[in-house]
Amino acid sequence: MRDQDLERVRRLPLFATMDDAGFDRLAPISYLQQFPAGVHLISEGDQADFLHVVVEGSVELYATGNGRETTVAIIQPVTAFILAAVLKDMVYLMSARTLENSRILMIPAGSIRETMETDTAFCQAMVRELARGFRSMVKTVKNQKLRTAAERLANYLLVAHEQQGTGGQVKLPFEKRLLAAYLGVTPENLSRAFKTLETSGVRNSRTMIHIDDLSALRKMAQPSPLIDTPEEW
Amino acid sequence: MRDQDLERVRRLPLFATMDDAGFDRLAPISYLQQFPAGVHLISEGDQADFLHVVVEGSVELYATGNGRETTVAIIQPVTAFILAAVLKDMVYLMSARTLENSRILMIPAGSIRETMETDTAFCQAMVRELARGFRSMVKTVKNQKLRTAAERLANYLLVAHEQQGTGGQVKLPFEKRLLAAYLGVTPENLSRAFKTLETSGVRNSRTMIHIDDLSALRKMAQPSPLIDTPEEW
DNA sequence: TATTATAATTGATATTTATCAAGCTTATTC
DNA sequence: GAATAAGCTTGATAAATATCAATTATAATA
Repeated sequence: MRDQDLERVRRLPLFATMDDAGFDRLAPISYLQQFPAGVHLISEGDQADFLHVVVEGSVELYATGNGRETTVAIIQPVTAFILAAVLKDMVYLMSARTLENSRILMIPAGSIRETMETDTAFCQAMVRELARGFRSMVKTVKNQKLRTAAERLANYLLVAHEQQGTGGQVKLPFEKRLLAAYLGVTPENLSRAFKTLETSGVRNSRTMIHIDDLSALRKMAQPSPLIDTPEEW
Repeated sequence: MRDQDLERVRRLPLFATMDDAGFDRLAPISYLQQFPAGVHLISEGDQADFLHVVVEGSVELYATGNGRETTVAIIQPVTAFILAAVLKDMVYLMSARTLENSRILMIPAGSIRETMETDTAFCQAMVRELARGFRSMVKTVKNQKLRTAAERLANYLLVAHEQQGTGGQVKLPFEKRLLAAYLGVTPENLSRAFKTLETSGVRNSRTMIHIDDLSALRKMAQPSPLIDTPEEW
C-alpha cells in the first residue's frame, strides 16, 4: 500500500482518532486494489467479509428485486461504505460496483470488529459514522415518499449547484441513466422531468446543466434542510 | 420511576450491558411519563434534547414536506428511537406522536453522550443499535423503490402473519389509514390494493385480515429476506 | 338505543410514472 | 473519418397512484 493512500485513509474522520498501534495493525492486512469501471465489488446477500473504503474513483451502491434495480447511493472519495453489515457480521443488503477507474481499500471485517472492541475512540467514530448513515437514509426515504420525480430532480440540481459553486452551471459527475436510477425513475422519465424544469429556468445538454433562474427553481423545488442538506461528519 | 419499568428498560439490549454505576446515574435524571393517544412528542427540526424510549404503548415517527405527510416507522415497546440525532447533537429529522396510551422514558441527551464516552460496552451497544437502524432504513428504501403498493402490502401481511403465528389470520395493530401512510399510499389506494390481493386469497374486514391461500400470496409478494425480514439486535 | 362522528370503500377523473418503440445525438472503435 | 455502439429524447400507450366526491360501515357518544 502506498504511503500517500495510507495517509489519505488515516485522515478520514472514521480512522483519524484511532490509536497508532491499532491503525498500524490494520494497514498491513488490508488490500488496496485498483479496479476499472463496471467491476462488481459486492453482491447483496453475501456475507460482509471486508470494510470497503473508496480511496479514489467512485462506487455505486444498488439493489435489485421484483425484476427491478435501483441505485441507493453513490460513494465518492474518501469514504467507507456499508459499515453496518461489517459491524453486525451480517450479509450485505446492497450490491456495489465501480463507476469509473477506482482504488478501493479492503479491510478484513473481523479486524475492524476487534479494533472497535478495544479502541474507544474508534468505537465513537463508528457511532458517528453510523448515525450519519442512518440520517442520510431517513432523508432518502423522505425524498422518495414526499416528492414527485421532478421535485427530486430540482432539489438534486440545487444541492449540486451549491456544492460546485459554478454560478448557474452544474456538471453531472456521471451518466443521466445513473441519476435516473438514483432518483427512482426510468431514464425516459428523467428526460421528461428535465423537460418539466424548463419552465423553471433549467436547460441541459447531456451532463451539462444550466440554471438560468435560481429563484424559480427554488420555488419549484421547495428545498428543506431536513431532506436535502448532505449529512456531514 | 417504577422499579418495574426500570427493569424493563434495563433489560433492553441497548442498556443491558451498561455498567451499573452508569445506569444508576441515568435513572434518577430521566423522566417517565404517561401520554394519551395523539400526543405530539417530537417535532422534526427541533434540537434533540432527549433520548426517548417507548416503555408501553406505541409511537409513530412521521415526516412532512411539500404539503404531504408520511409515516416512516412505528415504534413498539420496549424500544428507543432516533438515537442518531441525540448522539450527533443535531435536530430531529422526524416527528413523533403517540398512537395510543403510552409510557415514554426520556433520558437527557447530554447524559447519553457522556455515558457513551466512558462506557465501552454502552458504546458498542450503541453501534449495534445504529447499525440495526441503518439496515432497517435501507430495507425501507428498497421496499419503496423496487415494489408497487400492492407488493408492499402483500409482503407486510406475510411478515405480520409470520409474527402473529395465527394460522391464516392477521390483526392489524392500528387503523388502516396509518398502514397506508407507512406503505406510502393514500387510504383510497390501500383499499384498492387490498382489493387487488383478493385474487391472491386475501379477505379483510376493517383491521381483521384473512389469508386463505398463503402460497398464492407468497407468489404475488415475492418476499426477500433482504427487504422483509425485520432487523434484529 | 339512537345519533353523530370517523374510518373505509367505491366511483370517476386527473396526474404521475412505466413500458415499448423509434429516432436522434454523442461517444467509441476501427 | 467512417462505422458502430451506447446514451438520450420523444411519441404513444398502459399502468400505477393521487385527488375529489359520495356512499357505506363501524365506532363513539349521548
